Amino acid sequence: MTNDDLMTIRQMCDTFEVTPRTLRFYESKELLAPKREGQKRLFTRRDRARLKLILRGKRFGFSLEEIRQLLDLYEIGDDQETQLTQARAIAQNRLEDLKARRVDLEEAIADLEEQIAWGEETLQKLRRNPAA
Amino acid sequence: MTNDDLMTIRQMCDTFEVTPRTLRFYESKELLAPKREGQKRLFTRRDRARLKLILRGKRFGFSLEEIRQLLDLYEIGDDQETQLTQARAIAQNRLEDLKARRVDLEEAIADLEEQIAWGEETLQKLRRNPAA
DNA sequence: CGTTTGCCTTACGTGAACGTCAATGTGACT
DNA sequence: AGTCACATTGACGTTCACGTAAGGCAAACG
Repeated sequence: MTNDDLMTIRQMCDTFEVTPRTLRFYESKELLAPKREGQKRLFTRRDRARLKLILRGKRFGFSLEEIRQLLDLYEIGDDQETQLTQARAIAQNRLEDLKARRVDLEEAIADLEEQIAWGEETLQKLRRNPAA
Repeated sequence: MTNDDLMTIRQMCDTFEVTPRTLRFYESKELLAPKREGQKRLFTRRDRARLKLILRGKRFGFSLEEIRQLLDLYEIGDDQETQLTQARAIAQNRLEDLKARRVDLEEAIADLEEQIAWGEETLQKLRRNPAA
C-alpha cells in the first residue's frame, strides 16, 4: 500500500534540481505525463524514471525530441513484432552513437591529461629557474 | 616551403562539414582568428586545430563560451606562473567533468544494451509462438 | 567588357529550451 | 473570513547558435 510514490511539483524540483517551468514544459512536449489531483500535478515513479533519462539525455546533448523517441524505447509493453523491430533499429543507432562518443571522450580525456602534464612540467621548470 | 597550410572558407567548410556562416560566427565570438588576404579569410593550421576542438566540444554539449575558455588552455605559450596555475585549475575541473561524463556514458550504454537484449529476447519468443 | 562566381558585411529571422510576469485558484492556518 | 503559500494557465521575453536574405567588391571567364 505504498501509494506514496506520488510527488508534488516542488518535491520533484528539489529532487532533480529543475524548475516547475521545466517540468510543465516537458509535460507539454509529452515527455512526462503526471496524474492530476484536481488541478495539481502528481508525478509518479514512472515520471521520475523518465525525468532521470531526460536529464541524462540532455547531458549528452540530445534534443528533447530525440529524447522523447529514446524514452519510447523504454516503454514498449506492446507485443507487436513490427514495433519491436523498429525499436531495435533505433536503439542500435543510439548505441553506435554512444559508443562513438565514448571513443571521442577517451580522446578528449587523453588530450586534456597530456595538456595538464605539460603544464605541470612547465611549472616545475619555472620554480627551479625563477625569472626567465 | 609548404606555406599552403592556408585554406579558404570553402575548403574549410568542405573539410569540416560546416557552413561559412558558422565559421564567421565562430570568428565573431573569437574562437577562430583567420588571416586576411584583402577581405578574404584564410584559415591557418592553428584555426583547423581549434575548429576540431570546437566541434568536439559541441558534441559534448559545451557552450561556445565554455569551449572558448577550454581553447585557451591549449594556447598558453605564456610563461607566467599565475596563468599556468589558473589554467591547471580550469583544466582539472574540465577533466573531472569529462570523467564524470564517462561514467555516465558507460551507464547509458549498459542500460541501452540491456534494453536491446530484452527486445531481442521478446522477439525470439514472439517468433517461436506467433499470435499471442 | 559584361556577367557569373565567390566572398564580404550588415541585419533581421528562427527553433529550441526554458525564464518571467500576470491573473486566477485553492488548500491550510489563525 | 482573511491572508499566506504555493500551483496553474496563458502569454510574452530571452539566450544560444546559427539561417537567410540584401547589397556590395573583386577576380575570372566567355
